[in-house]
Amino acid sequence: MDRVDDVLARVREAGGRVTSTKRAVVTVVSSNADAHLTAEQIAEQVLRNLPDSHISTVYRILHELEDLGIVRHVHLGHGPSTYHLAADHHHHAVCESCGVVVELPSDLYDDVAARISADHGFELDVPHFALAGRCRSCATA
Amino acid sequence: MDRVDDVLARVREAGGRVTSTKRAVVTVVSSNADAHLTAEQIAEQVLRNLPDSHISTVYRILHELEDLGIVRHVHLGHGPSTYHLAADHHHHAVCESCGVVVELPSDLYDDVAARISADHGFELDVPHFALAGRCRSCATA
DNA sequence: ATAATTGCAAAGTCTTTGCAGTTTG
DNA sequence: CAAACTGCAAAGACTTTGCAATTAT
Repeated sequence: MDRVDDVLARVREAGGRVTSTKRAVVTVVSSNADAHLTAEQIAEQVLRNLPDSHISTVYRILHELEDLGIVRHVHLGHGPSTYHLAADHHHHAVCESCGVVVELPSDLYDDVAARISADHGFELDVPHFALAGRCRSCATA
Repeated sequence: MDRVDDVLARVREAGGRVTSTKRAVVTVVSSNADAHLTAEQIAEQVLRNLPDSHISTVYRILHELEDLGIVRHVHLGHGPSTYHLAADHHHHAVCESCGVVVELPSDLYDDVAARISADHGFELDVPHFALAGRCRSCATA
């Protein structure tokens, strides 16, 4: 029923095993659907309940979930990657001044993608990197 | 007259000093206008003539030139940054399969930028990260 | 002179990996 | 039981930094 259980079922289907850390990672990512959590932030939350887990395990689980198409990672800037559910389509713009993340509609690149496809035969992926600029308050300040 | 000399003049204007490594870095970047050189590749070329230079110096010079608006760095993917003259406007798409870099017109994002500005008051910078996808040959293969 | 710059080695950040022991199915 | 998974410590990739010595102006 739960999104978490659905995900864990998919993990098992793929031959993976369900461990407590894996369950915790899935739970954290699922309950922060709109957040842009880094591996470190995810690990921090996981370790609150499972103090013997390790961030390297979190990285491995995140990769597994990404291979299964459940999770995606996005680069908001020069720092660490951030992770979110793949089902959650949206694009991002990050203010270089204050760091705020603006969520953008998922059709944002449709015209650009069509143009690149027509002109170059290049088929664009869902962008993997955020746009950068200045948010309203910082732009006028 | 030379673009290299123009750049070095600007460096001096800004209070910087012209050293042999700096001249070499500027020369390498200027003579590879369309390439997407990493710091390591730039250092490699510099070291051919100045074997006692060091890549950390190249990084420092690249930063200085970037602060002066002469050079920009772009991330083509998950690897190292690539550097090119700022005067050389263009955007990039990288094939995730074969790695080829497609250069895209500099007005590519104009509509997207206008839309984000109108809807969110967010003023987009020149993108700093390449788009990713599949080039014509890899998309059809 | 004197402030900028350098080479070097060390540290920093984020992520991956080898391995020996543990756990899941 | 066998394969998957784990914690840990170490390594890896890329970049930055502290410092004492050197160099440009």
